[in-house]
Amino acid sequence: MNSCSNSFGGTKKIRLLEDRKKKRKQYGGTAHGNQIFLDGSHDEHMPPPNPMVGFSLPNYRQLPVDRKIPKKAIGRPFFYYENVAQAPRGVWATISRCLYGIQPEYVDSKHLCAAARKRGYIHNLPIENRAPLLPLPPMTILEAFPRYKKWWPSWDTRTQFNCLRTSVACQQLTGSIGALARTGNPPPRNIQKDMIKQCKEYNLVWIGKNKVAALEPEEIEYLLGFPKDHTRGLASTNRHKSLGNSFHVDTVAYHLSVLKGMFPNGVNVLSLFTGIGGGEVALHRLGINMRTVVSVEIDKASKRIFRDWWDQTQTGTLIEIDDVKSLTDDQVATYVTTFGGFDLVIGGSPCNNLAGCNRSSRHGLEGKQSVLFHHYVRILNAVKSAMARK
DNA sequence: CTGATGATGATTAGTGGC
DNA sequence: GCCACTAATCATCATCAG
Repeated sequence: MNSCSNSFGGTKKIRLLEDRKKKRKQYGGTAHGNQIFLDGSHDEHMPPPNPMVGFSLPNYRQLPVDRKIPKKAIGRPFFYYENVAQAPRGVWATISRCLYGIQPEYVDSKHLCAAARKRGYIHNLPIENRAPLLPLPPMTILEAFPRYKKWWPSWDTRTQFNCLRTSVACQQLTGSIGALARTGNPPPRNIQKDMIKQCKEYNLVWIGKNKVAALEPEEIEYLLGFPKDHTRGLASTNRHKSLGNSFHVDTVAYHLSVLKGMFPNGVNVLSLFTGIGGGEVALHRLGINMRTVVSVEIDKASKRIFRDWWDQTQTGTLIEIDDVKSLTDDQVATYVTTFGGFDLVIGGSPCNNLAGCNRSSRHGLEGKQSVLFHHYVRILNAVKSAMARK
C-alpha cells in the first residue's frame, strides 16, 4: 500500500513556482486542449484539459486520443475510478501512478447536463463507440426547470448551475438576496453583481418575485440523472449530502456504455464507496443486467437508499459490506471464485480532503477520509491477482 | 440523539495588462 | 514573465431546538 507515496504537503509556495515553470515544458496540448503526457514521468502535476471534455462527448466528433494502457491493465476486470478534478497539486499524479499510470479522463458534466461537475476518471474501458443515455438531458437551467422562467430576471445571465454540492444555502442568505432584489427594478449594477455572485455559489433559483431559494433534493436528483424520489425518506440535509457526494449518472453511463456490447449476459460488479448507487443506476439505465453486485458502503442512510432502489429494480444478487478496510484480500478471492470473477470494479473514493470547498481539513490524499483511496487500489489488485490465478 | 442552521478561507486555474 | 484580479469548489464545525 505504500508503493505510491504522496507529494502533497511541505513547502508549498516554493514548489508552486517551480511547478509553474515545469508545467509548460512537460505538457503539450492538442488543438482541442487535451493535455498529452510527454515524458512518461508521473511525478509532476497533471493539468486537466481546457475545455474539460474528456476523450469524447456525445454528438461531438471524437478527436484522436493518444491513450496508452499498460498490458497488465488491459481487459477484464474493467475498472472505473472517480474523484474531483481540482484536487491539490500532485494528487492526480499519485492516483494515476497507483492505477497503472493510466491518464485521467477529465470531464466537466456541464457538457452533458445543466450543472457543472468537474471530475477526473481513471479507467481501462475502451473509448470507441460510446453511446449516451437517451433522451439527452436539458443543457440549461430554464430547459430543466421551465417554471422559473416567470421570475428569472434578465440581468441574471446564468444558463447553467455550478457544482451541486453537499450543503445548502442558509435562509439568511436567500432572505438578504431577496432584500437586495427590492432595491430597484432592476437593482443597481453593483448590487446585481453581488447577488449573482451569491446565486452562483449556492446555485439559487428565482422561485417568485424578488425571491430566491436553493434547489430541492428532487431537483438535484433530476439534474444528476437519478430517478425521482431516489433519496426520498432521508432528512433533507442528508439528501443534499448524499446527492452532492454522488456521480453524475449520464456522464458515468456514457463511459460505461461500451460494456453493453461486451457483456450481453450481464455483469458482476464490485462497487466500492457505493453511496446512493450512481454507478449502478447508470448501468441499469444503460440496460446492462447486474447479475451480482458486491457493494461496499459505510454510511447507513446511503445503504438504505441503495438497497431500496435495488429491491425495486433488480433481480440479481446484492451483497453488502460495511467498510473497505474490512474487506480482505482473501474475501475478495472467495468472491472471485464464487461468481467467476468481476467484470467491473467501480468507485469514487472520498473527496473530503481534496475538495476546494473544505475549509478545515483539505489535507490531500493522505487525509482522514481520502486516504481510503489506497483501499480501492488494494482491492482492485486483489481482484486482479485472484482472477489471474484462475 | 437527530436534524437544521449559519459561519468558517484557501487553493487552484484562467485572464489580461504591462 | 510578472502581477493583480476573477472565479469555482463531491465541505466541516459548533450550536441550537426538539
